[in-house]
Amino acid sequence: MRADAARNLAAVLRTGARLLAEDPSTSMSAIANEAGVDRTTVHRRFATREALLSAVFQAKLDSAERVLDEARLVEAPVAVALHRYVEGIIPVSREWPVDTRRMMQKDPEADRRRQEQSARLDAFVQRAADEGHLRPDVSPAWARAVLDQLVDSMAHRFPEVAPPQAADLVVDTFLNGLGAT
Amino acid sequence: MRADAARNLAAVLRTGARLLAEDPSTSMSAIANEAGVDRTTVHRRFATREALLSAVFQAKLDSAERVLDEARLVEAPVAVALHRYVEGIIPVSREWPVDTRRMMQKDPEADRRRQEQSARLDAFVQRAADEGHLRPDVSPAWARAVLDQLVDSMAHRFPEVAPPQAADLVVDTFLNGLGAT
DNA sequence: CTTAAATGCAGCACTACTGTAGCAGTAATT
DNA sequence: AATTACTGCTACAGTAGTGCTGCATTTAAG
Repeated sequence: MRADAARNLAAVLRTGARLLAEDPSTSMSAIANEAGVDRTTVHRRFATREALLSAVFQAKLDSAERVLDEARLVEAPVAVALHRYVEGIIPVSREWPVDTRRMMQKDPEADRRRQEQSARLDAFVQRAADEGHLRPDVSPAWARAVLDQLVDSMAHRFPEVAPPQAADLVVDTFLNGLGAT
Repeated sequence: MRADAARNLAAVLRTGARLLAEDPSTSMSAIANEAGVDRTTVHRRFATREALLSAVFQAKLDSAERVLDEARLVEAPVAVALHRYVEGIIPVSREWPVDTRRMMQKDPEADRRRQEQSARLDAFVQRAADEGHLRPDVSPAWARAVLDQLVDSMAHRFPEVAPPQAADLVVDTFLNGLGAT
């Protein structure tokens, strides 16, 4: 692939993720326009709108998968893995703000990958519980949901907080809550 | 208004909220169809699609406002008000699952009301902090965001948990986190 | 410099949604 | 039972997005 083509491709994907996050019904014209290319150029690389969406999803899933791998959720100490995961996933969520859970419904392959990654996190939370890092009286499912939402909140409602500090705050809130001792 | 008309109106609003929550670009045809009325019937009461959306928003805002009033966020003890608010707002969020923050962008009046309600909650969180119920080292803005997300998670990812228990879990998680002591 | 890849532009057919209108039939209210 | 509000149905025009094509032009890469 030619260098300019690669640039345009990346621009379309990133712009697409951004606009689709704001409005999932954003038209391909709008994405093309915002990305600085012609509508037909987008159509040349992505035959259908669905194909473009799939590509955006795959890009996000690729980034997320790298984070999951590097966090070493299975081997590393729970506290370490948790922090590494959060610190890594926040920039991914910011770069690809598109809501995967909702939009991947009609893309079976992407949804399957998403579920696989989700299962890895479930397993990690289960391990954290088994090793006594979580309160025994709350379900891992709830812990998992809370972790997801804390990450999302921090990623998108506090975009100015740098990943390391963001991870500190998320992990601290996750484990200790916000009430005064 | 005739009784059957009122029934249909309510059905359209609730169905609209539900379908629009799943897919914000749901067509009026789809909403009408799912609500069991003809498309033109919806058009008779709501001239434009925007008008229908506004009506859904207003319905949700009305319910939420009632909860805010009854929680007595200003006068009641913080712990009491917090629990009452959460227990009340969860059913509202379940009945009107439409995402207000995102979809009200283009409805100035609804967005204004939403911001007013948001400000009331901000003030409450600020009071909780002032009265020493929250850790002094975290910003009220973060506490507010976390509270919102905990409520949303519980409302939609755990729809089978009854409001009282749901509120217990949300408040407990909010104040104490999920880490083992 | 030459070549081939990639793009912008104009155009066209197709589809889906919106918004409106008229009319006959149904159902709630008195 | 009579009235009137309300609904379903059909039809139509207007708009916007999609997907595709051909051609001239630009631009990266050898």
